Amino acid sequence: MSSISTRLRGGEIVGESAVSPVAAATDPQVHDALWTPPTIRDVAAHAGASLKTVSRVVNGEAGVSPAMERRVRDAISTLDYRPNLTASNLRRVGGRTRSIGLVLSNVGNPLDSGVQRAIEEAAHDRGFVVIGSTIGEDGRREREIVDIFTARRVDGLVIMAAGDDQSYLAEQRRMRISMVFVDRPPAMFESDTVVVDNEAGSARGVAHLIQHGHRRIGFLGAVGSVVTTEQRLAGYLEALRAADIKVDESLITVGNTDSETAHAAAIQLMSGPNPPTALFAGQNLITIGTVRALRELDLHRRVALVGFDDVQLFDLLEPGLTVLAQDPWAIGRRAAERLFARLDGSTEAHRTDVIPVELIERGSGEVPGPFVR
Amino acid sequence: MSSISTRLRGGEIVGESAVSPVAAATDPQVHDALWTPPTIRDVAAHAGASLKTVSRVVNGEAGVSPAMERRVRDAISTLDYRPNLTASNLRRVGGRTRSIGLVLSNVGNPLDSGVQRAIEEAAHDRGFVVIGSTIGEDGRREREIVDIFTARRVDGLVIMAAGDDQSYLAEQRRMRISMVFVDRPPAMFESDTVVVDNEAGSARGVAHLIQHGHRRIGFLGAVGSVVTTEQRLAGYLEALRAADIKVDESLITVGNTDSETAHAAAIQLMSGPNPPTALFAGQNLITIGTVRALRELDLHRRVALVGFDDVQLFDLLEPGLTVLAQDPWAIGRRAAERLFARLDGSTEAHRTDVIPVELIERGSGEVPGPFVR
DNA sequence: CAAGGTGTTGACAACGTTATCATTACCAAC
DNA sequence: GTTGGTAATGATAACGTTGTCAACACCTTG
Repeated sequence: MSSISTRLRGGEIVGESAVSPVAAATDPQVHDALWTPPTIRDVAAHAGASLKTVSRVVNGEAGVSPAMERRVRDAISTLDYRPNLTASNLRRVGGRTRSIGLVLSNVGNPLDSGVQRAIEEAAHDRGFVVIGSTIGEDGRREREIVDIFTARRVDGLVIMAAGDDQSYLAEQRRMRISMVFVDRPPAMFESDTVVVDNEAGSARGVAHLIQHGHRRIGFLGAVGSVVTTEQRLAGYLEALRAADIKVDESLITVGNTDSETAHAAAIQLMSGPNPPTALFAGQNLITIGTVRALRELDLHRRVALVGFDDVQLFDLLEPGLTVLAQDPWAIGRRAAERLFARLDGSTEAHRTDVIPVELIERGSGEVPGPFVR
Repeated sequence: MSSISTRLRGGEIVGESAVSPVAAATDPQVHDALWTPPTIRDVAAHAGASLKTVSRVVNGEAGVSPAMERRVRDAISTLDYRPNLTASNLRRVGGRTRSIGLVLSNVGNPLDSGVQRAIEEAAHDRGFVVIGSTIGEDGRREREIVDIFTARRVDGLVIMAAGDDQSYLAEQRRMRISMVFVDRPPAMFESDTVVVDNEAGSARGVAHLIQHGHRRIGFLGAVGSVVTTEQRLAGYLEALRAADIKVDESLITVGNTDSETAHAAAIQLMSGPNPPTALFAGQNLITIGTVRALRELDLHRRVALVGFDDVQLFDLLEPGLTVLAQDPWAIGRRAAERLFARLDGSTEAHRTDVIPVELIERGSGEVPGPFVR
């Protein structure tokens, strides 16, 4: 390996210093231990108006005289009144909370955080709030989180499903909770879904390797239970079939949960008697593990590599990584669009939106193979 | 530049295919347009118990006979009853919502998403929910989001501050909303804070460069209004002073908002009449832009570089990047700890926790300079 | 058998807001 | 001066839950 990697200082967390006096000393208001925020009732009393009139002003409803409106607004600002959304949501028609639940696999993954940002932005524009949670690849946790969000009466759900059966969501449907699936379609259940074209994308990437003279191509897949893994494997097989290449099962690994597992799998793959001349990695973490392995074996300039998913810095590696890039932002935006359409009452048929992936050539996928024309 | 970068297909989003019939056809329940979720009242009626008794069972309170409890639980499961947390929060003492608001600069940044995961996990363990939002470096947006979260009556706030004055939070304090600042301390306001040792860390990194024979060291800082930028600059200056090196203002750039700006700044810095032999980059995006620039100028093996923040793949670049690594997970965990201590009623003095940064040597920071011993 | 527990259960008000509908004031039209 | 219409305002009942407190049944104890 070419890079030095020494850790100089232990990772222990130290250094904790008291810095300021307690709040009470700083903020004179804090001493009144009984203080509670003003309610709409206080505002009404202060403005000499009725509850309803204040409510009208707060919600911008018509039918309040300018004079009265001014009095109410004055009272609101002198009292620092803030409407309590918890209470108003309870009363409002249908118990709408103007919140949506976001169930992601792992916010640390750029795909997930891209989706999150897009959803958050759309939500913000509509006065919605996003409550989020990361579930890993744990189906039980998925249900648990959805249950929690349901108890909080979210209006909508955006779900990157982990489990292999989403039929439990029938109940949420009954409760009129709208939902959209992202990245992976639901199983045993129908719903709006936004995915990328995994199969065609992979096929494209593998065909690219074939075109550059490779016939022995290894496949490194992520967790097998996830649909995207299956689809990407299907794309791989399809490309081989299209080129009349016999499938060699020994070149296929699935079930790599993280970059370490992928690293080990890649090393093993390359250490066989008749190793592949090119590799296809089915997900960003897998790609990273594979790159590490090829580096260690000093094969990174001789074995071709195409990966699914783009990641910051892939272009700065040497050689640059050829990838099938998804657009997380586009996925998230589209999901938000669908979700809000449903929230606005759309009753169209369920729809699956397919966001295209893009092949970006940067060098690693163009390393020539033995059958180069 | 050594990497090929061709974009093969346009980024247009296509491929939208209707796939399934409308919900009504799939789910027989959907037709009853008046359906509403069962309430505690329905459960009570079904079980022949009072509201209060059901409430007791749901909340695990004592004083319900086993027989009655079974009847209630049966009713709950046959009716698929789910307590409405919106309503129960309203009634509960102090109007606690068991939710915390998370105000981040940018979830796309690994630092932020690490913090988010740590907070989410701690919150989940306590039965809390996290509502999040990204605010960039916009102080107005910070206030807006905090206002929204306040209206929703979050119990606590975790804030990565963007503005230069957090005194407005006095009101949230009055409302007994607990808060913790992460990454950057608040201004004009005192509160619990979790930061890293920016100044000492930077000084350490710059000293490292000096130790390797450099005396002309460029500084590339992020947005100037953010405290961390100042502190990291201070650390840079301190290290120079300690080594008796005169400060050359022309080597200092601050106000780089993203990697593109940093890229331009680095190019300019290196194109002067007497360019630096080493660079210090004050944040991960800045580091990335700087690496790009050095690559273009083919100086990446001759000019030393140390960056603040570690990022996935920095170790796989050539040379590997020497960085000052923060531990986002540790920051988030500590912040959660402090926040929940406050929520549990702690009235200790405000505290600033300093999480150490770690210098990781990987090659780029060890490129020898002209004054190497 | 009265007194005093203890363990269960329920009636009712409240949380802070909005929906519904009634009331009032005012003005124009006849 | 009555009628009718409109605009402004308010009284009251919800929303679905939990807190308070009272009531009841059943023991135990003397």
